Amino acid sequence: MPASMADWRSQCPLNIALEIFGDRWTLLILRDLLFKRFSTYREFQGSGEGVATNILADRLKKLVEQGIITGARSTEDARIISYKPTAKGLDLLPVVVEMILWAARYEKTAAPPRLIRHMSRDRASFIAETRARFEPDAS
Amino acid sequence: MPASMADWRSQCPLNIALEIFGDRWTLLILRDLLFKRFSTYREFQGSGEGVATNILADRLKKLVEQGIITGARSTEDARIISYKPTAKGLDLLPVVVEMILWAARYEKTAAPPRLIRHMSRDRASFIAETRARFEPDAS
DNA sequence: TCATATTACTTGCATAATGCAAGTGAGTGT
DNA sequence: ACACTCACTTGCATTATGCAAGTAATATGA
Repeated sequence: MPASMADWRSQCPLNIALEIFGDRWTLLILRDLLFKRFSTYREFQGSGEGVATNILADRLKKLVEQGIITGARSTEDARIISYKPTAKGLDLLPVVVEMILWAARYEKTAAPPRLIRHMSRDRASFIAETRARFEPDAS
Repeated sequence: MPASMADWRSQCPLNIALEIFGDRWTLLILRDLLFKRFSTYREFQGSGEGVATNILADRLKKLVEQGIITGARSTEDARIISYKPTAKGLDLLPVVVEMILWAARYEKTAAPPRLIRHMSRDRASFIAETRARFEPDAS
């Protein structure tokens, strides 16, 4: 069936996807945003993975430009910028979930087995649950 | 529920996955292997995306080391090495499919709409169909 | 059989991306 | 006013990628 797939070249959706989040940091930032519910630069920074400050700033900027997250200055403390996922960002959950499940299956990871089992048995509801926690303000 | 998710650090499955295929080329090579059914260095090379020869050699080597593909010298023409996906490699199909669907939905791509519709409506059978074409020799 | 091709790479070097330490400027708390 | 926090920049070292050319092993044709 995928005979027409042979001539995709650089407009191939996979290539486009890789241009947007095919690097070492972008999806880790998104993981912190979606699962750990981080929302500030400082939180992402102290996440434990050890992102360089300039890289973090660059990736946040690009994610905002791509419409995957939004960044809004807090009304309570004007120093703080609060980042949130957009609908486009939340729709990356299936990608992230499949990546996590693959790694948990084939590599030694620190993933809690119960969580993996839940994710694996019912991807749709796991994603729906995660998504639900952002519903009120998902752009 | 993901409260235990907060302390994943570098053993986080997402981070592990990114260390394995979180670069600009690895998944493109896998796409050619899985969808275009390419199997030789020369085919990957002429794929149109324009991989540098040293990068291609490096990625093929790493994919073999990771057990995602195998490389076997052809019995008919000993110059040719034929690469094939392993079960671990075939299990990356869900990841690739979700990435393709996300990009096709949010970005301008050259993806044939009929194919995307098929992929999207029934991911499982699309994956099964693709997988079936490798069944006889999927390590 | 012996020059010519072909396949799968290496190698060397230029350029771009990433990593690290230190610094900046707006905003806050006291 | 002063120290402090937050979200970044900046400059420079290191690493990864990109490009052109070269090489070894095998095959092909006269």
